[in-house]
Amino acid sequence: MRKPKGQKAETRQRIVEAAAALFRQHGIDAVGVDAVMHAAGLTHGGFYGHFRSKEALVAAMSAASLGRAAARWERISREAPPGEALQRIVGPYLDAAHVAAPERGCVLTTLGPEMSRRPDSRAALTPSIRAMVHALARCRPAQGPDGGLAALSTMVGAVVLARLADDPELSHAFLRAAEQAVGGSPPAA
Amino acid sequence: MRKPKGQKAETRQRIVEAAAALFRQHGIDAVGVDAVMHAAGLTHGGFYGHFRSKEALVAAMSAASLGRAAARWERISREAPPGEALQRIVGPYLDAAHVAAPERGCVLTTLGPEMSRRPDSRAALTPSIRAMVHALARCRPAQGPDGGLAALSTMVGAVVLARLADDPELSHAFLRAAEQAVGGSPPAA
DNA sequence: TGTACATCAGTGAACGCGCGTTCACTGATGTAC
DNA sequence: TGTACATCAGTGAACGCGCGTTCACTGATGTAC
Repeated sequence: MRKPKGQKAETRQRIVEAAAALFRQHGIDAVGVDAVMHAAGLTHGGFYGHFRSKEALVAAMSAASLGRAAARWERISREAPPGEALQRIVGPYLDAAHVAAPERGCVLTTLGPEMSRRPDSRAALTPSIRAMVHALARCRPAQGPDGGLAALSTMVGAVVLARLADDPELSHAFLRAAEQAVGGSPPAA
Repeated sequence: MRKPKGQKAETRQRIVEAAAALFRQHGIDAVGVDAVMHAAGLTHGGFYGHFRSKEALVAAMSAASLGRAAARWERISREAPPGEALQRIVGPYLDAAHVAAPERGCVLTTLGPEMSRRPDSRAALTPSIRAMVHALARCRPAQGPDGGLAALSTMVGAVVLARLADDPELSHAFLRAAEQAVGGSPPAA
């Protein structure tokens, strides 16, 4: 069953992406290697040709998932004027659609505490966290250099709480209040 | 092995408290009923005399753990003047000791995402979340009725991120920035 | 260009293990007389 | 007050199951001639 030249790298990425969705939706410990491989269209035995352990997959998907978000934020913060950039970053983040779709959501909000217990994942995430803080700070020049830290905290906390709240109205209120605090509302407000 | 009259309720509480510490430290799926009962000084078979399932234990410890914190916040916010009350709530929350001791930390920061996937726990937590928001709002009268929502979001997010950051300096910076944003620093600042 | 062989990504059975839950049992305490 | 029995909180063996990981094998593709 040997596959064409660059196929292995592509397969590996398919595994990482399947894992990213399943882990975010159900939690890391609730999803087995078997389920990840099945979602990637493979059988479980082949897993260890791509990763040394399940832990290595978790670290790889952490880095990939948050790294992509961080790169997007940095690009936006560099290319757009501060006010517009802030809106383009904060708007989709503090949105009901983000809350409703954890399987595609920010890993800080879906797996933050779980990853803080896993040294490999923590190490893999920290550079992206720094990048996101930096991007936010660039969008909020009036708030000083620490403005990015507070903004990211508020955004992550609001999405965690919005998912936790059992009442759609309370959930929505967390998002609105956070948007107001961070300053990502459209200029009309 | 029948025990004296009110002992069963006391045993149940010991199980809930053992679970609260172990779940917060290692995650819910990483801790078995066996480990919880052992930590409570019992054998695993007796568990189902106290709870219908592991899920029921998770919901019970959610309600108990956050309920206690919510009651404390409400009491402080009622008894102390706003500025002092805010400091007494926010200070210990946005503290390195809280970040370093997840086994005794706020369940929103240690198990938030995990609990948002468990309907019973979500339902058990929502009233306490409302109470905490209410208490914070009372401590920050200048911020309007939504001030509690943004403050709690910032606090939860900051602790999650402080635990995630692989660098003590970055970790500390999240706490300091959040404290400044929420307004829990001593009046000197 | 055609043939023979080496490579290696992926397969699927098997491993030891710990999980959540059940259940027949134990034995100290509470109760009836 | 003393004795006999009922209660029931807690014990520990057992259950079926799915986990993470290993490994001998397969067979299509790449390579050498």
